[in-house]
Amino acid sequence: MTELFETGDINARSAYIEKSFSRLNEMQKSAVTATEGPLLILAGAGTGKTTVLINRIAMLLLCGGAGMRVEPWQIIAITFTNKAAGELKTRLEALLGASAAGIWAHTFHSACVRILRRDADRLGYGKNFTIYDAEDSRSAVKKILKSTDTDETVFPPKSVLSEISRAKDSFLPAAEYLERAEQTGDIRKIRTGEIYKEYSELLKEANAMDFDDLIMNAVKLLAEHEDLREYYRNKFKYVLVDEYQDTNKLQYLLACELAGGHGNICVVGDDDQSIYKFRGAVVENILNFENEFKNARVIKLEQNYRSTGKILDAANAVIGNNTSRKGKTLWTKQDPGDKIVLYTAGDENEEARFIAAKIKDAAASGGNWRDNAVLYRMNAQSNRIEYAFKQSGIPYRIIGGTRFFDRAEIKDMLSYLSVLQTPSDDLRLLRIINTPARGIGRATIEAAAEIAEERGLSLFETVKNAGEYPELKRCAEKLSRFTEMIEKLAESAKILPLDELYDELIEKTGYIAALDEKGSEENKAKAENVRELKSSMIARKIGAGDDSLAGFLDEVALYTDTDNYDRDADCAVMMTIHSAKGLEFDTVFIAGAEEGVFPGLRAVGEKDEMEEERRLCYVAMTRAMRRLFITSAERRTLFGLTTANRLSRFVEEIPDEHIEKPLLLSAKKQIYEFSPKISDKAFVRRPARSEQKKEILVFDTGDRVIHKAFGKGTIVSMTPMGGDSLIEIEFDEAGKKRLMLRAAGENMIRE
DNA sequence: CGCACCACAATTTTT
DNA sequence: TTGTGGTGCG
Repeated sequence: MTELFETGDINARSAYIEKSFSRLNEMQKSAVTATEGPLLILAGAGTGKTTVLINRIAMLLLCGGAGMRVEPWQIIAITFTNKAAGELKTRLEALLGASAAGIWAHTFHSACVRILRRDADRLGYGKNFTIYDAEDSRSAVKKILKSTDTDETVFPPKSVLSEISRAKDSFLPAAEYLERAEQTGDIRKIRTGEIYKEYSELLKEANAMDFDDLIMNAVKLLAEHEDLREYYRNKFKYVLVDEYQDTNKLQYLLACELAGGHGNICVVGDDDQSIYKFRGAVVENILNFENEFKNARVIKLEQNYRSTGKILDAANAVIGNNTSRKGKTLWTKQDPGDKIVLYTAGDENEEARFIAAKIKDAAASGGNWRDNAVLYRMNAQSNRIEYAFKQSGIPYRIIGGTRFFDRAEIKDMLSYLSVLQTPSDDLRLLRIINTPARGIGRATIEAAAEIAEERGLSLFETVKNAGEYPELKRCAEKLSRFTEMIEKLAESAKILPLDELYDELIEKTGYIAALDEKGSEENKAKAENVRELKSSMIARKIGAGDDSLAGFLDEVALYTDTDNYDRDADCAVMMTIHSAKGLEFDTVFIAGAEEGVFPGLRAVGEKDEMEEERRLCYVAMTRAMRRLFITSAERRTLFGLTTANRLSRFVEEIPDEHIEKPLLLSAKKQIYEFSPKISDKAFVRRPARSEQKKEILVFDTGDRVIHKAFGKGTIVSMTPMGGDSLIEIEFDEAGKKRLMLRAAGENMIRE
């Protein structure tokens, strides 16, 4: 294909462009063909952003840029998620074949790792540095707090870490941060600065970098070393950044450094989908792009290929209430489609059952489970929905929560592997030195740590020569047995393929054996996970053709669970709105549309926060292709507290012609207050809409039920009472009980 | 040394 | 309400 460039035949080339880009709309075409200079592509949700990116790269490779041939290795495309980077790579390979392999398609973090692996020694790190994840960082801070007798309640590790993170984002190293803190005289800041300094030293000694360090050090490397800066600037003629609205200051700096030579920077993003301010994302990066880069072109993609008209109009209306935005209006050639449906339930349980019932209905008429997604603001909301799904037999998956690679047993194994590479990593060593138990107790470890501290040695070195220290004499044999094992394994690491090394590791450490010893269900699952890790290694060997320990650890360190979201599994999906960004579903449920939940309590009265919540709402709505349900509850119990929340303002912002509200809240309330004798059924739990599956949603006199605590029984009577119902149940075993339905319903199902 | 119990906190989390 | 992490006891 590259011959096309060689021939220089303009007609042939434009014929190719014509053919290959015929599926693109006009705006997409101009976004693809404007290869030179700074370009901002404002791509609304579902406007074919990835397609544009792919075609743009293909265009560069096939037709060159500015009359010059472009090589794959001259292009770098940076994304945020591994998934996005992987998708880019896969699609490019499909389009361009082997030549795609040379393109740098990376996440910010993995691109930085690649840069740092090459030259980290210039910053005083070993090239085989370890990557610390959030948990590692946390234990590092905790360790420092403990060793300096700092009260954790006064300096919570979490806030210390976010302060450190913010400092790094501002490109402020510990020494400078501390200096500035001292100037202000703010004792708290000074203390934080001291912790920051110790934290940096601890990581440096362990030859480790945290997530922020990866970016900061890459920027530092380029900023401080002209030869490297020139190397990358010359190398990368074309820099592309995806999800630009989510970049933080450091990432912006990195992009600038890389694109500083040729000035061909193309950023793609949507200011309306900026939802990571709390992680340091700076919307201004995208809002000010035209000021930062002179002669920047801006192309808006507004034609949406995902959703029906009403969904888009509703989303446009909601986001239109934000002021800090460039302004876009999504449109589609598709039909207007159905109205959005609002359902206000009595409480979160009924809300969950409504969602479950709707999904069952859809499945009954031939739909796939996987076409349904339930999105919520907080993970805490997922519980009731999960319960309802279980009750209705809906197969489901929850995205988020504990990641596979965050499980204790997996982190143990990874720590072993990491220590083989970097024995001086005290933090990781501490994790495994007595896991599984090998009789190295707390006292021994503390003594060793003290010696190490005094002599400026790593823990591993100290423990290795335990015989030399009287304090460790008693345990010396156990300790050296441990270090010998590690050293032997480290030798094996040099010669064995990764998966075989792993077998040996399991064998020598006796990890699985120790789990099997107390063969509880939990331990069986853990052992299974430990074995499962091996398949990740093999998969990597086959997939990426990489069999190196270092490569595996890198990938795993930068891995997240959303990467592993399997769209083929036929399950309904539940996740937070944040996790849903970039995904699409036929039917979407947005649960918890209440003031105080969504928008969250903290955003009420805060303009910027509220705008971010509104963007979140926009993201949620634009996930839906065909059907969108928004649900709320009149009363919601969250963290043990029951509150009555008003309907979310975002729902009120949707024009009436696009949303179906079954019954006005006030009207509903009147029914409750003035006609409590509508029936002796538990009207509290009855759905407002007649099409509900009553048998799931209400209990009635005479029903057979199973109660969590009292077992099987029959409902004898039900009396409406104060917005709830008093029910009497004759239990087979436990006798007659009087219960309030709202409470009992939680623990009770139909037999 | 391991387990059990209690206190405590709780938006969101691409890496 | 739920999960997690730290402490103290057996």
